[in-house]
Amino acid sequence: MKYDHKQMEKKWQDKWEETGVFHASNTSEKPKYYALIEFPYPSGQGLHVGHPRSYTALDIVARKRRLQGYNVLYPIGWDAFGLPTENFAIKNHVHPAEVTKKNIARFKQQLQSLGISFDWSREINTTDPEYYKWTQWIFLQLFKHGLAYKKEMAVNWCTSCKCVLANEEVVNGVCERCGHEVVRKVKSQWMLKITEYAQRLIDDLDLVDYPDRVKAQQINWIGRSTGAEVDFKTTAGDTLTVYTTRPDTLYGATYMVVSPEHPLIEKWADSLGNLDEVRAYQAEAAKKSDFERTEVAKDKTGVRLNGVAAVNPVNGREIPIFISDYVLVSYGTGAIMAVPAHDTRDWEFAQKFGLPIIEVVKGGDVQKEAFTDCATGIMVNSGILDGLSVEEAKKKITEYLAEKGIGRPKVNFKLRDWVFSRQRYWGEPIPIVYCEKCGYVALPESELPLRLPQVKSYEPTDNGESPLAHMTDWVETTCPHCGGKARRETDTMPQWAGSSWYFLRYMDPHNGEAFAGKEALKYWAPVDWYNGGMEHTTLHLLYSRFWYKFLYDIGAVPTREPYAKRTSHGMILGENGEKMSKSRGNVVNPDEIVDEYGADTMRLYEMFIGDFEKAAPWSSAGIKGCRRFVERYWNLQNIVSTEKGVRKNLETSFHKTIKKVGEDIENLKYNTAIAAMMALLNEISDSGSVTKDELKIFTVLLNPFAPHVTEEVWEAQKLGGGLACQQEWPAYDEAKCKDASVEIAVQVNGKVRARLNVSADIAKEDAIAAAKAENKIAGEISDKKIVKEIYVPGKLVNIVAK
RNA sequence: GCCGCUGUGGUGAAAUUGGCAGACACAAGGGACUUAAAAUCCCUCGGUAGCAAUACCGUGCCGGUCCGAGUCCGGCCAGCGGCACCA
Repeated sequence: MKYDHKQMEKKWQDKWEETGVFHASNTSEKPKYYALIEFPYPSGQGLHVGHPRSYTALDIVARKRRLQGYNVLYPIGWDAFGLPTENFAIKNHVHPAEVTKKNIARFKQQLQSLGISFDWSREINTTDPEYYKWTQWIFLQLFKHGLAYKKEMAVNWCTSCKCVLANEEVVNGVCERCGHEVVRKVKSQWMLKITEYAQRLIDDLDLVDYPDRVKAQQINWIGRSTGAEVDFKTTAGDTLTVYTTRPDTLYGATYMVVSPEHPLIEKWADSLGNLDEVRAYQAEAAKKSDFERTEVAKDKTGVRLNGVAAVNPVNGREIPIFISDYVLVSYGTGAIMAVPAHDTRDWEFAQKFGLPIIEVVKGGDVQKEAFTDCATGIMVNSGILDGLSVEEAKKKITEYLAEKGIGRPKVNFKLRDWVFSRQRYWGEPIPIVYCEKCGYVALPESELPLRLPQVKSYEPTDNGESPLAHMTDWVETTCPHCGGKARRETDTMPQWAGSSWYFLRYMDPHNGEAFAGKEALKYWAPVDWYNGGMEHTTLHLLYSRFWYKFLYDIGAVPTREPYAKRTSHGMILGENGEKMSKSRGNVVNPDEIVDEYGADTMRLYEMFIGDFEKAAPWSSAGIKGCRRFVERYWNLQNIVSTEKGVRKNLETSFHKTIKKVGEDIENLKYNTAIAAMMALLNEISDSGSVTKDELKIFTVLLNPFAPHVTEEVWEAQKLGGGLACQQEWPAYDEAKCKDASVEIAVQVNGKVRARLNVSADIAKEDAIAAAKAENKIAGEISDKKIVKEIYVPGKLVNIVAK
């Protein structure tokens, strides 16, 4: 019998689908288990070898859970709205829906050829009106609860996509997707109030099992800081409020800075002696993109506002006010008190403009550089704060300001509200109309889904309007509230909308009454294990936690967090160690690998390639080792003996391997799980034969990793009833995981000098005695005095001698 | 600058609480089988010296703790990822 992957893999894939063994049940006595991978964007390039790394890993978990008696939900779908499809459609004059359909068909065929145990009966597609009906429904709930609002504001505009981007989508000043320049543009946009959930998005990380690096990155992104707001009176007779994390340094404030966009500047305009200069600076700042602003970050610029000054509330000193673009309008109050002695940026600015630097925390040389250490300094030149530590001073001044009514404790976040409008065609229409009389009005839920109309051109427009704006028939409608003339919103939702709740739809994918039934939600939520890419940490993962928390608040979902456990896979790199890409010419096509080596080999190799959480380069040589392993397993069939049970000399190895493989799967250590199975297989092969019972255990153990070949062997060798994937995960006996005798190392002064075979439960005294009896050891210690003797059970003896 | 991570053979990598560094593979070299090649099987495979037994060195660098450090502590260096004028 020769191993022929082509014939057998297709056969079992068909069989699984036919029998529906991987279909989850919503009414089961078994405990539930919900395993989830990030559903793919069906791109025109087809599946990438990176996709199966994640899918196989959780497939192994899903298959193991089924063997352990769980009712497993392991679903799949398509995150199909988005720009690449739309751009392809424009270029080739086809409808995006057609492109999507074709791409999905290809992806589906590719995924099925890998033997992933997805429940295809629950397949979903975010561009299906029956799906996006509920995306729109959730948006309406957000709107009704005041969490979706329209706002005129400066937004990130991608010059190539001709579309607005969320802050999370701008990377180093360029568009995350296309790499083109992002500029500021003032537009009226739909926004989602994710900031309202900032604190809970941090706090509730305590409830979930995520890698620390994921938690850290989210916390970092949300950027919580604590400090105080302080009111400064101005000579113009109004109040300038600033935010600071260092209220303790208030006595050291020698000037103020407001951002070029600060509203008070308009109020002061008439009294400014150098208004022209100020106007010129504002215009300059407005022209710059964020990227340009940060590019010249080192060199501080600014203009003093002549004719207005602020008064330091604690010492009554009059101090000048500047405008500078190093102060951002979008953070805090858009204004700061500058303490050059204790803030690096203020120090640089003060140097450049020749402003006084007053030391208020002792510990550094503030004429040389800003002293920013909060841990060691002692307050000086600070009136009521003198002699206190920074921490004590913070507390005291905050209380003082509150008493006088000129300041208050304040928490700020870097997180901005989510810019939710996109001026493109291929997205969910926003179900809102604008009525002159009633303002923005929600579409009645009965009118959902609001379908995307057929348009002649999907071309994005240069004036920043969505292609939908040209669809006069569609745009002009009546107000659901007053019945008068109204216009539909023509922007669409971002790509992240559909993926923010898709895992809920899997629980009850065909429900026509709700996004998912209450019973289904109660049974399946939360997702037990969610694996995905690090690149989604501050995008999809954060967005979907936000939506889920909102749904929890309105009683629509039963738990506080959507994902109980999150893990992240490393990237598969090209053979040359670089990121795989068409332009680098190092892309590996999974179809070719499956064709040449088979899905089982491909799966094993992707799991064996290295640490699951780290990036790993593809190796076309390395995959051969996994193919050999599959063949060596296959060839066990040639040496099946009539003996019963597990042979005595292999018993320990079997128990150890069962234990190790089981534990390694739970800990994402697929590489060592496979190594352990390889070692056991080598041991069996070396013995010259295999018993049916041994083959049976090995087959079930290997089944989650290599599902096709194990089914074939299960059937051919008649190892039992049913399919291999329906058996019971093998059990091990802790007591039988230990070898009867072990080789221990004998050290003298920490250096290995001999090895010794001893019984595993040998007593300390006996082990040491045996060690000393060794010729080599005896010679070495004969003329020395023994200081200490150490015995580590099963490991080593160390004799310390002088 | 801040946060997080990583550094081990020719290569991918292993190594419970500190306890025999390099498991499992790949590549390479040698051998068997073959008319030959492929495939398969067997042997060698961190470095230096040696015919060998063996000895010494070896987990980015320097130092420390300890009977014993890849692992713990302190200080560096290099690389990766995220954030970045966030007051």
